[in-house]
Amino acid sequence: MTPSREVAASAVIHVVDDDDAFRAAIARLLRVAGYEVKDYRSAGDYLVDAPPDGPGCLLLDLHMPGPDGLELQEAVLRRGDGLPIIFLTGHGDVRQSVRAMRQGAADFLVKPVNREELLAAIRAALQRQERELSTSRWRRDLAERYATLTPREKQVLEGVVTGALNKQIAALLGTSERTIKAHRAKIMLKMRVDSVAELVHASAALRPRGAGGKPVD
Amino acid sequence: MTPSREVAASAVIHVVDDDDAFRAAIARLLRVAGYEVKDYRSAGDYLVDAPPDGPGCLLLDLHMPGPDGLELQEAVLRRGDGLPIIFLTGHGDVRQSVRAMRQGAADFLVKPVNREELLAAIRAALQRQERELSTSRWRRDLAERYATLTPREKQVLEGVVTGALNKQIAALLGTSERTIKAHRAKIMLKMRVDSVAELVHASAALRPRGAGGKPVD
DNA sequence: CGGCGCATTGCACCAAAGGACAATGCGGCC
DNA sequence: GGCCGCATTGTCCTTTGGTGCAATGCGCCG
Repeated sequence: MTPSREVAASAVIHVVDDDDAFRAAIARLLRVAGYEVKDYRSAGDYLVDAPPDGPGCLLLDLHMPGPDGLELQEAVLRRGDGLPIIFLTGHGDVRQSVRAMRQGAADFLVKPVNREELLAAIRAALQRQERELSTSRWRRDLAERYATLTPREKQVLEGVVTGALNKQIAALLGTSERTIKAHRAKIMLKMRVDSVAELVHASAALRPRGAGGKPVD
Repeated sequence: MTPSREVAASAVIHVVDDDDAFRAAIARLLRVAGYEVKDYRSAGDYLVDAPPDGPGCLLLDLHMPGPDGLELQEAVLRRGDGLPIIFLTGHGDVRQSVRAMRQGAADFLVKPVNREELLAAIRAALQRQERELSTSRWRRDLAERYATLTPREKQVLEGVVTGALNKQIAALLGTSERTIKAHRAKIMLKMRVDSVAELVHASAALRPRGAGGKPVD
């Protein structure tokens, strides 16, 4: 699909703030700094568009009519836009900052914000995103492929990544070894991998919390 | 080494605060809630002791003579105590809270703190630690086993988890397939796993950033 | 020097995985 | 009813992986 272009489209900063004047000022500042800027007057304005998927980040105000910044953050997380979020707000209160950070915000700044500080925060956020971008895209692809597996195939996959032998999986599912082989072949095709190792990697990446391990002992 | 005892030694809350009265009050409150408490008057008092390794968490004041809470946090991270840190401070300022959270604090509360809120934070922190504890122990074990591999075996392992065939690994290392088989057997023994799947899991857990994936396409 | 750990291999053999070709049964959908 | 996706199997054959047994060569240490 995507012809691998490394044209490094300059990062897009998505600014969501209900204060027109402030938004304009920030946009100008960021453009001067070399970023592409898209601005939105409300959470809804941002959410109606399809999730952007290039490099970039979000700059959110906390207090806004309609859904506020934190709510928008949750929505963004749910939707899975890959963008890191920087909050930029007038009356930063500790509780809110803690909540925002705990929900994965990249930073939380308080107006008035020093120009250098803002740019530094953005640079950090973009850098962080760059690290996550490729892997998150990869995960999305995997999830798509996984979704094409039939229920039975998912069961077999489960067995395979557990290290079970075909005959064991067969016994477990109450079918024959031959059947398992058939499913396995299908799985390898659908998941687009060509080794068990890759399959294990892939299915590990699919599990919710990447941290998990197997203290099975 | 460690005889697996599941005696669930009640969690220890380490309270570091320079305010004697406050410390005493908190300690009392926590003891009543069923926790074991150790209190320290300063960062130094905490750091001189060996890092505790049972279940528990840290409750830190931010403003203290000598190293302050944030500095103590850094020291604790460097030292690798496995304990989650909750900040509890009088004049919480957003910048500090953000910094604390970014450095991995479990929570950041502002005095005066609601009793329930504090206990909830502690419960959450302990729960979080519990999750991390087992996997971090598991990783440590893996690292130990990995360390026993000879350089050659590590190379072979690399190939195996990449999904390479024995013959390919052999070609890569310039030896025979038989040799690879020999190494593989040794690896499975030393790493204490009995399937390639487990091996892949294990070696993935060994890599620094657990997030990593393979956008090898 | 002799022992030890490590890397290397050969041969034979068995077990497991995978591909080829083919076929059956079931439940939905047009 | 006929087509299709999904699950199921069978047989046959090839490729890989894994083991047992045995042996060689090298560098290091006491």
